[in-house]
Amino acid sequence: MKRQLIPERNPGPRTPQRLRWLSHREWSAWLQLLGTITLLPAALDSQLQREAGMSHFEFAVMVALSRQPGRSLQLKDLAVVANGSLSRLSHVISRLERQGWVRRTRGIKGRATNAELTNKGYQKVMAAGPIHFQEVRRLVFDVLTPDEVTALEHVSARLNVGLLDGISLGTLVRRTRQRSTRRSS
Amino acid sequence: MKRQLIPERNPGPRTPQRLRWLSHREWSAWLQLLGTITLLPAALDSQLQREAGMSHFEFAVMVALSRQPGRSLQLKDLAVVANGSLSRLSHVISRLERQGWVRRTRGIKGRATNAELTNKGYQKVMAAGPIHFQEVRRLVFDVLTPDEVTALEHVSARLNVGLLDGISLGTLVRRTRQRSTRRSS
DNA sequence: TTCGTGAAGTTGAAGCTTCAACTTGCTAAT
DNA sequence: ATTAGCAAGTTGAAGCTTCAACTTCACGAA
Repeated sequence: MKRQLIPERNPGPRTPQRLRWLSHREWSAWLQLLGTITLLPAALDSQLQREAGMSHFEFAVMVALSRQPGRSLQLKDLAVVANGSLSRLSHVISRLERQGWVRRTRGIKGRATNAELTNKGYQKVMAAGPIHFQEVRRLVFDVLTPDEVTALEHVSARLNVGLLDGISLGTLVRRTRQRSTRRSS
Repeated sequence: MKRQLIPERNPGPRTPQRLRWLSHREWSAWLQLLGTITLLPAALDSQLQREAGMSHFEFAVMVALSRQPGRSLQLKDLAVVANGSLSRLSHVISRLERQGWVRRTRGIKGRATNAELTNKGYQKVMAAGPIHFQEVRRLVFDVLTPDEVTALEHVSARLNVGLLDGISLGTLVRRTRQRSTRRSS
């Protein structure tokens, strides 16, 4: 996780020695991937916001809870399942509590808090689910052949390994980095 | 391009008549994809923020400009290239202007405004590029075989078609929907 | 010409996420 | 038993995005 080697190289089209931009093939793949990871979340969010009045992250959190025995899960674990930071989750749970969809309960172990889906929340997810997943199908599964779905799952899974270990439990759950300077030039 | 054969399987409780959740296969693919579209953007953003003091979107905008003849492009078009709404872009350009990385110039046609990358901005992108793309390689291209990269590009491209036409130029550039109610229960 | 309409941008407010600091409650050494 | 250190959460501030309203400008019809 160290990266101090920031070569003194310049712009131009010429490729530096050690660090380069992307090759032609990589670049075009990158553009497509970028499109997907930008547009898809936006589409999901906006659809859920319109149809169900909640963000996709909120929805994901509630779905995760709904599938849990007791419809409840400790925040720490919920954060991992939902791919979000603990802080983000805490804020979101507060909002969901305000809506009466989720309730916080004290866990037995240590400082543990768990979130529990209320009945109202359960009904909400169950109502939103089909509508949302119809959209998911329209945007993703209807567009791909079964083979492509398989390929997608495979590739995503591989990417996730790296994404999770380079970051997970370090960034997802605890994110104390050196200060990001936000300076110009 | 049709796929209505969605196995009669249901996760949750009873499944309604017409609208369903996802099948088993779809569900697992969906979880993976969700992981990727959530974690990857987060990783990119946080890396660029730390190393270069800018968001990934800002970076993408500047890269897009840097590849344009005259290093300038009309906002409307820039929005499409960067996969963002015009409003978002406008705000971002303002920030970039504040940093002295971009300059707004009046276009000839109509109400057109274009963004032009300054020298300072150009240097900034050129310095950040290699660092950033090294990370991209680490997270994406090093993890995949050439075949997987090809598959990824292919699948992303297909998804993007639907994402763009269901939304593009309607949502990206102009986003006037019916009011989102944000109501509970 | 004048009016109407639509495309391109801008803007302020509201909402969500990130960041960093702070609180609590374990638990393992001393 | 004390205490240092860590894991789990919470919180307020700052930053970014979305939303909707508003401003301009161009163009075509009356």
